[in-house]
Amino acid sequence: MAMEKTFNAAEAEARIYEKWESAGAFKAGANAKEGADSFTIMIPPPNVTGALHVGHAFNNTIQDILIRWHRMRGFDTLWQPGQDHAGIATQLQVEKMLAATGQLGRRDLGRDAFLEKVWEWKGEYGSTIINQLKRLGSSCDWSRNAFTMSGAPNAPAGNEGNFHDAVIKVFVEMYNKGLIYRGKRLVNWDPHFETAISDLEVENIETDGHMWHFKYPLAGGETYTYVEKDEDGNVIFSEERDYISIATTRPETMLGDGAVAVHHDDERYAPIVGKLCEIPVGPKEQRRLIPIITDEYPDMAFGSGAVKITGAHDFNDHEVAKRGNIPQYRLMDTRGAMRADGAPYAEEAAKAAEYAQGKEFTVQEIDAINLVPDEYRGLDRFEARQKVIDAITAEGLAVMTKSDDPRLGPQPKLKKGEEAPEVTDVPLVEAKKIMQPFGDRSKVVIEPMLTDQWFVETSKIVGPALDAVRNGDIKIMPESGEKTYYHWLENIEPWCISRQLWWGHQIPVWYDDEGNAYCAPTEAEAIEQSGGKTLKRDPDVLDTWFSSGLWPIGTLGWPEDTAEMQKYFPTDVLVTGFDILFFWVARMIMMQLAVVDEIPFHTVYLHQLVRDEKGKKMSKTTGNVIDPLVIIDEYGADALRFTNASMAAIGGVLKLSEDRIKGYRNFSTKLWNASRFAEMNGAVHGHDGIPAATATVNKWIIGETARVREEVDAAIAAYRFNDAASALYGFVWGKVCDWYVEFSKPLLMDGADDVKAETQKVMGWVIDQCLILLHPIMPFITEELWDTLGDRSDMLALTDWPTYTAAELVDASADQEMNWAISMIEGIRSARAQMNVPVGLYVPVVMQDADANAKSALANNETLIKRLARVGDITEAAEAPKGSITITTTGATFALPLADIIDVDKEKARIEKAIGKLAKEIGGLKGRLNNPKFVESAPEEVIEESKANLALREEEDAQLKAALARLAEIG
RNA sequence: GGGCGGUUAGCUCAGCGGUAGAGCACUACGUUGACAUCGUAGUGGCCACUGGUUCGAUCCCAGUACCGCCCA
Repeated sequence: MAMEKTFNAAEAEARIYEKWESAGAFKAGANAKEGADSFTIMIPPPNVTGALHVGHAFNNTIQDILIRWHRMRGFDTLWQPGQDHAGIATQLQVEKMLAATGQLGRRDLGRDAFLEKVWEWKGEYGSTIINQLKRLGSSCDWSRNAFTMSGAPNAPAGNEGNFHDAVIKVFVEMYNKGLIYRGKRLVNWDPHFETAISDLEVENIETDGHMWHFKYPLAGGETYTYVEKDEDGNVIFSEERDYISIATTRPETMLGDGAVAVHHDDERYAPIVGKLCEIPVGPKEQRRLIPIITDEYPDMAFGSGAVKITGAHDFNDHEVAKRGNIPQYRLMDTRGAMRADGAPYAEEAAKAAEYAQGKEFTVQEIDAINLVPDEYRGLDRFEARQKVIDAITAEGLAVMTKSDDPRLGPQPKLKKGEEAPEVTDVPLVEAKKIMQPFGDRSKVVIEPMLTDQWFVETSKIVGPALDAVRNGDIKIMPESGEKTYYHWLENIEPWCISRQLWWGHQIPVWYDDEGNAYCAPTEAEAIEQSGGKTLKRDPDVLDTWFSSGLWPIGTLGWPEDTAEMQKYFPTDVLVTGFDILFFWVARMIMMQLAVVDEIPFHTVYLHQLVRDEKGKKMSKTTGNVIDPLVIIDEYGADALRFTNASMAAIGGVLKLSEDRIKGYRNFSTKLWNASRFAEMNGAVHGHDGIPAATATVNKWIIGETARVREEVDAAIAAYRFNDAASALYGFVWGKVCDWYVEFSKPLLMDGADDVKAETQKVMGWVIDQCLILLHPIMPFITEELWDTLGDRSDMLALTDWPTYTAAELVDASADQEMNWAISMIEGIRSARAQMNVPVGLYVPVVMQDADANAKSALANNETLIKRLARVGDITEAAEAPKGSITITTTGATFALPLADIIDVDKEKARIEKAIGKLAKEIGGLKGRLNNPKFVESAPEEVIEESKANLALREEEDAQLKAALARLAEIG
């Protein structure tokens, strides 16, 4: 049956994938040679809620290229797939589903029932992304698919596994070694999800904000002289004040102020350091007094130079408060509303006053105090802010300015004829860009909050992770990634690993009534530790990244000493996005070293975010999202994969354009049609091994094939996937299709039987090599052609990768001869086109001044040249006929006698242009060779190359000048 | 403000000491025995700028300008 004109990807892909899977082609160890080294890649586990986006498509293409390449080369290959339970994202998804389907919400269901819903959801939708990865052609060993919550208590059937045990075991061990501790710390609190989140999950976004200026009156009506001086020490402003001026972007936090701080060197406030001032908010009779202290933190040039210190709600203030032993009052509840617990304000304020006057306190005692005045209790934090501002302003304690003060922001534009409003006194509220923290998932403003959390003491485990990269055990690509890695790890903060969620690994710590903690793998063991007390488990779960930090060992069966651990660990390469270098890569390195004392992989290949063709981030709001599945539907997975490979320059920006994808779909079609041509001409696989060749074209293409094989291997080995792709593109299209197929036509159609048979064999082999070498990048179309073109013992996915070399297969004289023939054909075509010689006209050719090489090259390839350059009889003469077009080659000049057709002036212009170009090159080469310093210091081969180059140019120059002289005779 | 990176053909990008490449786009021609998802030919570049190192710099070094990304 004749082949179709194009590859029907939509029809074939699912069928081919099914064939691979049912043959077990992707199982660990498939096609492994006896005693082969292992090659392992752990997939960066996509979120169980995930759907395939272009980033996954890119990332998995790279992994699949590496995996298929190694598998074909006979390594014992494992691509370990799996998914991450993604605490917040999944909990959110399921809550949304509950709301949308009118079911009871999370809180109404309770923890156990809710988790049952999550598992149900996972069972129903959790394999979406797996099926999508299959559509991309990913050759993972799906029989080993892992999940970071496998084996958790109450996990339904089908979710057995070791991961939960591994996570719990690591927690307990680290706890016992003192690497994990609990404490009240300031963390990023997400008021929407009501959980702590990590620094890395906070996006700082510049937003339009305001800075309010308020007066904090000095206690007891004290006054001082406030003086401002210029650089030379001259007094430029002086006034008597009974207050200190404070600027803040968050007035609602004033309620929790513990002090006012000024810089040690700030002379303006020196007279009042150590005195008390009053927070200008709350009931008049219980105004709190706080001390004015000094610290290094306040910036004298910023605002008034004095800052309020709210240790429980700001990271900088927190540090100042710790240094100065300033109480840190928590003002908000878990939802970001003003606290409504505790005693009436008057009582709470009285307690705070005692501490302010020096009474000893503990963090817990301070935290128990609710300093929110009764009228603000229960309000949302932003509502409370407005009320605080209004109250202070009404009391006359806002710093005032004139209404035309530029700090207030742009004035409203006046309409024509409208008069400027009268200048009045208004409160100083600066319009200011402020960096505001947002939760990357919830999109709400993150609240720094003092809460009890669990931490990993990262400073104790970071050392080996730094060393592993510094000493080269782990290589991060591109190299700039290593710099970033050092920078982060050298300044690492404790890692907050507790989350106030339900979906996740619950922390294996139980408390007795006195609050003593017992850490153990099971409740029974914890009870035993406590001596039989009744215990209550810590409700928090572990940060998802804590469990995914154990991905390399967890997926291989650890803590059991499995055969897979023995064989595939440490793994080889991690391919992942730059954005999770800290989230995941660094933590995996730290954790693996801390737990099993081995590096998890030797190479980290980092890539950028995939953007749209203009370099913009893809986002639903911008509407520039490219859905890889839509692309696969339209152009086939191979086209998308080839595009991904060709974008994959190390460290490169990834801009995905549909035009490019289309271009590589066209490339697939080109390959398809070259194969179709081969099939039509009986040039299909029929033997093993490299065919023997006698014809020059055949010898030549075999050598070219060896060259590209070496290029592709070198490129993939160096993770230069773009180079591998472009080498293959250039070879298949530029060498095989453009030249070899064309050259082969006269041999296959009109050649003698032996030449025809030889060419069929060689072409069959060459096409097979194209399929093999392209397979890691374009698995579907190559597998389909492999099946169509021959009766094979194995699928292409399990075919051995070739090892022939250019040194063995390149025939120097065939190479030279074909290059000569190609340049002659190109020369004739170019001259013909420029001189408007009709395309269909077969022109006779006269050869002059031919040397032996040129003569034999012509004689050996005359048929091909005649056909491709569309020339008739080739004769030899001492002189070119008058009025002909001149073509130069190395070792011969050719004339196309076309006196009646050609325009002499046009031919002159063409030749003069060529001479001009040559003159420039000759000038440059001569200049260099005449420079004694060049001859002295340049390497021998460069000098030789320049000389040879010069000789060639001068030969051509002479040929062209002779042609010009002949034209002058008639012109 | 700190860190990292970029600036090469109209566009998207390779190249990174020996005088510039690809794909796309563009122009002209084309029903040549696989392919119009194609063929043939062609146009197009002071390789951001200024200095330095070198026989020689798009490539190495220093600075300038502009543009990204990450962290404050």
